[in-house]
Amino acid sequence: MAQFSQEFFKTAVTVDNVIFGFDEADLKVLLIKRGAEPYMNMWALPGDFVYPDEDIDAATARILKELTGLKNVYLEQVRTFGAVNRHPFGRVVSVAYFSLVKINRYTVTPASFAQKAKWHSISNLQELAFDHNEILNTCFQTLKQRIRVRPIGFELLPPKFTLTELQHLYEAILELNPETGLDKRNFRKKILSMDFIVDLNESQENVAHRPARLYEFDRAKYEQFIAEGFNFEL
Amino acid sequence: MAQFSQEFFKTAVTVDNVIFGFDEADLKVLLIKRGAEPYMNMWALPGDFVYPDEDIDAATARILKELTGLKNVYLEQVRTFGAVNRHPFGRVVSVAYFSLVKINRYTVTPASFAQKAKWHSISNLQELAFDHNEILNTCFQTLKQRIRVRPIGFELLPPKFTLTELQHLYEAILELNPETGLDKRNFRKKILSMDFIVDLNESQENVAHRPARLYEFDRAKYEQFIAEGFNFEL
DNA sequence: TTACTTGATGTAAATTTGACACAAAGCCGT
DNA sequence: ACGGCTTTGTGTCAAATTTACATCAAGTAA
Repeated sequence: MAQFSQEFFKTAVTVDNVIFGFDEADLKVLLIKRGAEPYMNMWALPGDFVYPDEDIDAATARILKELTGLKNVYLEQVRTFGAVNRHPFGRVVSVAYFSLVKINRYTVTPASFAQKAKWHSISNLQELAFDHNEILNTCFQTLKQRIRVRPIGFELLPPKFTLTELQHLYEAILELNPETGLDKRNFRKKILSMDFIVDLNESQENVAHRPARLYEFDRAKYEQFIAEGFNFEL
Repeated sequence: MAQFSQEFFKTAVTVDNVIFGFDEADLKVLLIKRGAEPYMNMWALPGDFVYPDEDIDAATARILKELTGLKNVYLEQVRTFGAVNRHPFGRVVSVAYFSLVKINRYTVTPASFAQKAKWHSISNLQELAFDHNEILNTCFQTLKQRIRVRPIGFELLPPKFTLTELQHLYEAILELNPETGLDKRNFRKKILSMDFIVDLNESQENVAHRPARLYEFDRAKYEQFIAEGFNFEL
């Protein structure tokens, strides 16, 4: 290791958080409009410097809380972006996370560092500040992989959901055509064969068609199956 | 984002590299014995500070080159470790990578920062410096996942290999008992059904038993299948 | 009461996975 | 040159999983 020296203690570390939400068959990302230089007035991922006495994960949770008021949200570190010139004001290394939130359960409050915050559909994004398009894309790819192998879709849905909603969520994340994508009967068979999605014996109300049954994700059961060697796979 | 300020430019960034090798049915990791404080004389992952004008990936490649002389090695970023007190001398955030090398194709030269470098079997590791046990473990888990879904095992084998060697490699990484682990016939059927492992029509020589056929990994073919929508899965 | 919309459900064919055992090739020692 | 040793190489059948596919049911609205 190079000789220990203060020379190396000159980098800034930031976190950037790709916050996903799901809203009626559409996957969304929460972006902020920057209120400071550089890239003032451009859309960007919510992020901030990591404070000297703050863990990296904690910094990400802090930003999420400032912006949405939410705590205890699903949060996953994806990867670190450290190209030399990615930040015009100096050496800034950014650790990227994604998080999954229930889009309807709170109101977004632009944090101190933002003029406004808004949900953007994942499917037509404009140019973002810094290397945030690349970061966003990397996180989206990671989400695509995770969703097949971890039961994290529920983080994006209300506690009670219908199987059709769940299927639409999977189709949105996997970017499948709703027509040719997932077969309804096979999807339900598979999901229900994993015994941690429980039928609440309740139905939708006030819908102009046959009401669907409501289900919930039973985390305790899931953990138990995992402990018994079960392996989730869509 | 917090007001832009020099206050934040006080972190050091390091990379740590979990270098995997495979040697006769045993998965190994290249460790160094530290020649400087802190943790002098303890075994540790090879790593170094990232220079101010150096990309993070480049820093990892540099360390690998110093230690082994190898370039163009398989390298993958895993995740960043940034607990506040992980380094006793200040705030040091470390980006962890793993790499895969052909263990017999070069000699290890302890780099400037190390007294010596040595391959350690993955299966009985002692306590390492810093949080390197955790880093190593995380990287090993990541390798376990990747190996099932990317054809990267070949990075650890000589260019010409036998199917038995390949199977042993998988068993070592997946920590399967050689007896109960993978069925020889089924393994070969599956591997060969993916048409990018080609029979060289050559055989082992000077072995005290029936010589095995040699195969090689055809990367070009693999890339082509991928482009056609094929999906590797062990 | 009829029309409209979305929900719920089962079966049969095709494919994939998993279990399993014995002859063949080369080396070595006598 | 022959017999013994070690590891290689190979096919089939049963079981499990995956895929394709169409109709009736429940509620609202006109």
